[in-house]
Amino acid sequence: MYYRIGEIEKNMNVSIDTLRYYEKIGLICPERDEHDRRLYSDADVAWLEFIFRLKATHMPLKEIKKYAELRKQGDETIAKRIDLLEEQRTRLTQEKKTIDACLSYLETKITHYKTMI
Amino acid sequence: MYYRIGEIEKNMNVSIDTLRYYEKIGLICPERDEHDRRLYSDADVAWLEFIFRLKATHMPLKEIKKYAELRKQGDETIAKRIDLLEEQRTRLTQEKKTIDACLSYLETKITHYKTMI
DNA sequence: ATAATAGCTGGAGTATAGTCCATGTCAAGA
DNA sequence: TCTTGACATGGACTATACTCCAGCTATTAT
Repeated sequence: MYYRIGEIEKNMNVSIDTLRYYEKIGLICPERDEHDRRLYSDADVAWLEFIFRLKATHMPLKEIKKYAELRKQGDETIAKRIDLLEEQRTRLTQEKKTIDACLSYLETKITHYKTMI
Repeated sequence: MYYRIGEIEKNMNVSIDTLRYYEKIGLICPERDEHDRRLYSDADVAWLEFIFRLKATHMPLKEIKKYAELRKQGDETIAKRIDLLEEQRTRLTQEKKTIDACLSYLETKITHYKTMI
């Protein structure tokens, strides 16, 4: 199945401008129909979902792009992609620790403030 | 104790430019000595530590500034500050869930790629 | 006395990630 | 046929968070 940019916008909650921007920086390259309109495949949709997941965890587009470049080069880059994914896993594990540290700091502060009122 | 901007830079691993920028946007207002040089108090240092903790969890400076404004207004704003801190606690709890979702997505992808090589 | 060091200000410049706009094409319905 | 809607492009603009620079003052070391 193929989807036009307006459908992607509606179904994936992302603006047309953002989709075109991602294409401009080389994150995604949808096909085109005979009138040059973008056609996003199911694979493109899956890739977009992945991008949004990475973005939701604050991965910069530059990093995501590294992964995109490897995808474009085909199956010989699978090992490198695993490396990137494992790095990201490490970062996220670290990020959880940072959040936990902040949470316990917040607890302390909230408790302290509550004694003041 | 008071610290000059260069000491803060070294000890808190933050650039002088960033410290001046934070002052410009009203996040922190250190005292000045007779030559107009910034003097950061222990309270300022504690506040900077708090800022960095919030920043480490991706809170935008605008949000941090809301809290800064309440601090400036004194003890009548404690209840409001508790509200902000509790909101942030909620966000961070949510963020951990997002990270966990991304982590399990990464696991799946890594496992899948490993079957391919 | 001079030079290096540390600080000041105002303002310009940068990177990231979009967002908006003018203008134009194409297809389908009234 | 004409208008509406969906899409296209190129380029300007925006917000966030710094970062850098020119030009100045004050303190400290030699």
